[in-house]
Amino acid sequence: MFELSFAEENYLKAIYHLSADGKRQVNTNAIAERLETRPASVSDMIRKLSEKGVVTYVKYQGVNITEVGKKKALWVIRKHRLWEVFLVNKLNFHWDEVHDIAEQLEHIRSSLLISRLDEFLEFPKFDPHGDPIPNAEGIMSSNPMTILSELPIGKTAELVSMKDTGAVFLNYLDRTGLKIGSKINIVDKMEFDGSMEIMVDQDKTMSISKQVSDNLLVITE
Amino acid sequence: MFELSFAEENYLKAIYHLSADGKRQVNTNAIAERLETRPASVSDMIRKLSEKGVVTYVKYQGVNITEVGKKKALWVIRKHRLWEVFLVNKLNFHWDEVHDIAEQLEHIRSSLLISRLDEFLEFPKFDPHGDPIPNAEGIMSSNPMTILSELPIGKTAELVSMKDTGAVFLNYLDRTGLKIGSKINIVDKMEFDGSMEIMVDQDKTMSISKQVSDNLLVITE
DNA sequence: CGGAATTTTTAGATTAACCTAAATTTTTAT
DNA sequence: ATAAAAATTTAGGTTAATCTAAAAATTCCG
Repeated sequence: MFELSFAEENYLKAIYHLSADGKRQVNTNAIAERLETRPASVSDMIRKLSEKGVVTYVKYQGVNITEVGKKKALWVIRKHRLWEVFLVNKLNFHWDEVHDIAEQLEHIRSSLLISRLDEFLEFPKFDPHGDPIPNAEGIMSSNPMTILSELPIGKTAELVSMKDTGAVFLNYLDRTGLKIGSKINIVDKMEFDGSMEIMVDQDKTMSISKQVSDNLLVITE
Repeated sequence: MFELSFAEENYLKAIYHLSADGKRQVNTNAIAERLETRPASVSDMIRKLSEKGVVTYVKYQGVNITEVGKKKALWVIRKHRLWEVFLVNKLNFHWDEVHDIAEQLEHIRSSLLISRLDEFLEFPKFDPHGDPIPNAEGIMSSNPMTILSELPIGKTAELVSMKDTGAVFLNYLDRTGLKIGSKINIVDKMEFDGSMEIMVDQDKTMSISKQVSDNLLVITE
């Protein structure tokens, strides 16, 4: 397997994201804008990427990412998102502080490193922004997120994001120990006020109000 | 503060290591050999580094690293060694597998990341090879390492390296939970066979034979 | 439809980091 | 001390990734 330079990886990632929005053709200007480069630079790079077989390209008609290209892009995205989980869950960064550091870490080359990191983080499926993490084969969960308060008693779910991202709410969560990746088991629900009794990470139970469970986004397995 | 490119950081690190062996002048060929580049490339880069003030340089007479250069080099070395500790202590890499990955990680730019990592690793003073980790000011422990078996009852020491690095011994250590960075308190020593009772990380006590304590290199605080 | 506007590509430069080959300086050894 | 050997620098070139300016293709719309 050939290797891409940092710059090539960044272009490919941009093209992947721009084409993930349903659209097939990705245009030069869009790539240039996203990467803060000039369209002329994009033209050059696209030619190079198409020679490497990671995109197909007809002059003046935009780019399409190939299957090989998609796989490469997803591998970089996997690394990026796993490092974000590391930064937030282990180094106590806030989810909105981690992007720039992860942009650097995503280019580190070592698949063993990534599989060890994945294991260390306990195989998270979503990053701290709630975006799904591709697995080693490039497949990512397309499970829809649901609101915790809507689930019935007995369901097990994984916390993947918060609706309210204000400091007050996040601070509350900090104190409860609830965080992205926590496994939540719904032990009981109180009819009269909508509060629920949950078990977190098969470890400790707690009671949370409806106001809280309305703001927790989860996926069920 | 100006920033150095990855290549510049690598040159500076090489020059630092080559001049750390007591010698003042570092010669071009030595740098080229260490970095696996050609002497001509080294000449180019040295000119650039001296323009930036991180080395001083008289044509045909070798390089000297400046105080600013030393500080920059030590910062890269600090990052390298902290990442090595992370890889070994947290991701279960073996100490002889981590160099290449740390060579990449050492260039990640974020001092906040490094201070958080340092804290997460509980402020290690030595890397998995037993080399001292510079602190944020570029100062590193020059405490001599001693052999655990030579210390008296009551001493507290930090495990920094092993003399025997064979698989059998390392495997034994794995099972005891002893690892680089462990804090060892000498509770008792048995005269008749030289074995000792130790408390590890103020947590669990165990008995180790003289053969074992002869192979553990520690520093006392 | 056909010109104007927009998008994209090409042409030609620049910078960083390397290289080889040749020139120059220093060191070594007889 | 001086010629040969070794070390170092210079000269000139390459590649990757960028840029600006200009040319070419496509799209939009009156």
